Parts: sequence; structure tokens; C-alpha cells
Amino acid sequence: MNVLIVEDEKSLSDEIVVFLKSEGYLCEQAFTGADASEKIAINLYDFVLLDLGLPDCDGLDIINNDRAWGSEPAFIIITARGEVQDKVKGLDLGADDYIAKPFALTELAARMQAVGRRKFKIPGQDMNVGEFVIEFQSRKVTHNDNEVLLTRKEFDLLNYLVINRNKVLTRQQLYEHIWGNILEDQYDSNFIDVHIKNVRRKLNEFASTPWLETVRGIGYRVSF
Amino acid sequence: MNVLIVEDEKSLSDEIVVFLKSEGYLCEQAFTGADASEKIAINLYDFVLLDLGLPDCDGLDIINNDRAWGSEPAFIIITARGEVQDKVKGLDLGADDYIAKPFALTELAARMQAVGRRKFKIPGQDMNVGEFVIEFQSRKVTHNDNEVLLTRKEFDLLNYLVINRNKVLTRQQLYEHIWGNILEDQYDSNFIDVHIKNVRRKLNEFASTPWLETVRGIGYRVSF
DNA sequence: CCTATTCTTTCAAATTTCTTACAAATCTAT
DNA sequence: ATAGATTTGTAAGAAATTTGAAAGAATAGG
Repeated sequence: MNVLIVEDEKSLSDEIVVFLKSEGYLCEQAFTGADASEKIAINLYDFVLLDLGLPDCDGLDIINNDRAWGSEPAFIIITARGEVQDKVKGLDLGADDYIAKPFALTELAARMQAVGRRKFKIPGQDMNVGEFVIEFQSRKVTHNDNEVLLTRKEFDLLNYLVINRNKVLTRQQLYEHIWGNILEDQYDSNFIDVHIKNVRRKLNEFASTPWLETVRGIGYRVSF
Repeated sequence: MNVLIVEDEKSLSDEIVVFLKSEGYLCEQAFTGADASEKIAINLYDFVLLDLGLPDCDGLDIINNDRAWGSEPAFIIITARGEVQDKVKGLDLGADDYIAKPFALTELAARMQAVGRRKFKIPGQDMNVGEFVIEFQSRKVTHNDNEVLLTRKEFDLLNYLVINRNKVLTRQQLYEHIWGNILEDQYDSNFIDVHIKNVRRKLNEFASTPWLETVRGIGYRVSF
């Protein structure tokens, strides 16, 4: 999961980054509204943590700007105490949650998880795909209680495909969300194909996986 | 992708054209509001870059004209600094993004990409055509839960026809939008006919498709 | 420093896309 | 109505693209 932290106070921003990284998120920072707008326009984030007290612009513009369909990020507003009407306006504009300063990092994590569950339909509980059970919390995949040992990227890949089930994901989308980078022009490597192949190989030792489909010319899709 | 650049300052317009062509876009220019309106009425553009400082009319009128659902172009407003309320009015009227003069061409490209990503990913929901269900996000076509296996171009073709349903699309329009190239003069190949035939053949294995019509002398149309 | 993971490179296999040639259908002008 | 012209449909196969697979190099993490 990709997170953009929009917060002008560097020390707080850094603190959040360190924490979220330890939680397994990919983080980027923006310290001004202009920077944030540009980054959001270019990258596909899953979350945007937005401090409304930016010096150069009204943070609410940023939400208003980018109303994407399906792949829009989840906005979580960070407010100082007392900016209540901003909070309300933010929620009206389509922010998904807010959190008031000062906050505990664990609370932030909890809210992000809750928002993610609603917004991206990330199942809180385990999920059945084919004959497999995916445990998102413990990052385990099992087949009749036998664990399928996937590496980190392999699990991330499967995880992201399952969350976006019944959607074709391009290699670029997978790359941007799981690796958290923009894919440069003309970059041709088939490492995503390789990971897919490895996931399939490991899963196929237990059962066939026709639900992990190749959509030729586009990307991959999990259907169920 | 087709772009109409509506900008009265010729040197800037030309500069944009040269750049966008190098990025693989097909460009046309309009230097007056009247010209722009006419061109938009006739052609199917993917993007319209609209300078609000036109001499002969309020650029915002151009956006306001009613457009067919699905086939409307993405409007990106070009404003001079300080025309903030125009920007706001533009976004209210349905513009998809704005960019303030002076801007870097790379930023324009980034915004067009971002807008394109969300705009042309097509309806979030599935759609019924005849006895078939088209799932756009999944790029699947089904008939009573049986999947009709279409290749990429076949799906793109059906997709574009369905989005522009009740409109006749010429082979040139289909080619320019789906293949993203200008069709050279006197280029005669019937590969679009061939793809249409293949789509029909695959669909007809499940049910007849009188709704995928040939408009003799013009092109093809999906009516429903 | 060692090991597991991730990425790159290479090539074969599978599939799609486009071209070509011709048949069938439709239109136009006598 | 019919011949000729134009347009569309069909088939087969060549060319191009895309994916799968294997092996090994680079990298990261303990």
C-alpha cells in the first residue's frame, strides 16, 4: 500500500513515515500543497494523509481536485484541534476519515485499516480463493492447513490481485502499488511475470489456480 | 488519443502541438471559441485543452454544451494566474483539471495522463447489451455466466462501440481511438472489418447480435 | 559472510494482429 | 431487372507481439 503524507512539519512527517514503513506501507512525503497536488496527479496512491494547515494553500483544494473513480486514494485528514468546520467540509468533499492532532500512531494505523476495509473492501477476515485460504493479517496462504510459503513480494502480488478481484490489473498498476514507484517509459522487464509464475508454481503444488488469470495484452486478474 | 488545443496565441499552441505529438498524441488546433465549438461538435476528441482567455467568447460556454455520455472529451482548462474563480467555475461545469500559465510541458503531460487514467477507464459498473453483460473493469463479456473470450483489440472495439452506442463510428474513428494513430491517406486495409467479424463470430456462438450493426458506406454502430 | 529473495536476461511457445485474396452482398445506372 | 461498381464478409496464413520458463546475477537482511 502506497501512502502520501502531506504535512509541512518535517519532524512529524518523518515520524509518521518511520512508523508506517514498519507497518509495511510504502511512503512518500509532500511538504507543500503544490507538491502534493502534483504527486497525486502523477502517482496512484492508496492513502493520502492530509494536514489541512499547509502554508501555501487550502488543503481542501487537494481533495476537491482529484476525484478519480475506482482507483482514487483514500483521504485521511489531519486537523489541529479546533478546526472543526474544516473537518466537516473535508468529509463533505469526500475525505474518508479524519484524525485530530496530537494522535497516537497506533490510532492512525487503526483508522487506516478501517478506511481501507471500507474503501478497498479489504477483508478484515480471511478469504477463500479457490481451495486456498488467504489470511491477510498474518500474511499466510494455506490449503487444507498446509501453508504455502510465499515470499514478501509474492504475497503482496497475490494480496493486491485478490483485493482487486474481478478487475484486470496492468503490470504498471501492480508495479506502482506494490513497488511504490512510477514505471519509467520504455522500461521493459518481465519481473512481474516472473513473480506471477512463481506464485502460480507454489500454489499449483497444492491445487490448480485457474482463477489467477492472464489477460493477454493487458495484465492479470483474479476472478471469483 | 486525440487532442484539441483551444488557444488563441499561436506560438504557444504550436509549441504544445509539437510536444504532444512527440508524446504520441494526435493534435488539432482551434484559435477561436467558435471554431472550437464547431470542431467539438463534429469530432470525437479525447482531450480538449481550453484556454479561457479567448477573444471571441467565454471559454466556459464550450464546456457547458451538452455532450453525449461516455464520449465526452476530458477538458483541461488553461488559466492565466489570478483567474481563480474561472477555474472554480470550470471545475463545477465539468472540467476535469486545470493548469495555470505558465506551465511546464511535462506537467501538462503528467496531468493529461492522470486525467486520462481516471476518465477513460470507463463505467465502473457492468452493462447489458443484448443478452450479454460487459464488465469493463474486468474486461469480460459474459452470456449467462459463460465467458466470451475476446482478445484485446476485440474487446477494445466492442467497448468503444458500446460507449458510443447509438452513434455510427467510422473505421477511421475506430482506428484513431483504439489504435491511437492517424490513418494515412489511401490506406486501405480491412482489418477493422476483420476484427468486427471476429467479435460477431465469437458472440454469435452464444446469441445473435443484431445490435452490432453495419452502416453501409459509413461504419459500424451499436444500438440499444 | 551466508542465505533467501528479487531482478535481469534469454529464448521458446503461444497467441494475437494484420495482410492478402477472394466471395458475397448491396447499390447504381442503364 | 441486370451488369458493373462498390462495399462488406470470410478464410487462411504470415508477421509481430506477448507470455512462460529457466538460469543465473545482484541485492538485501540477518
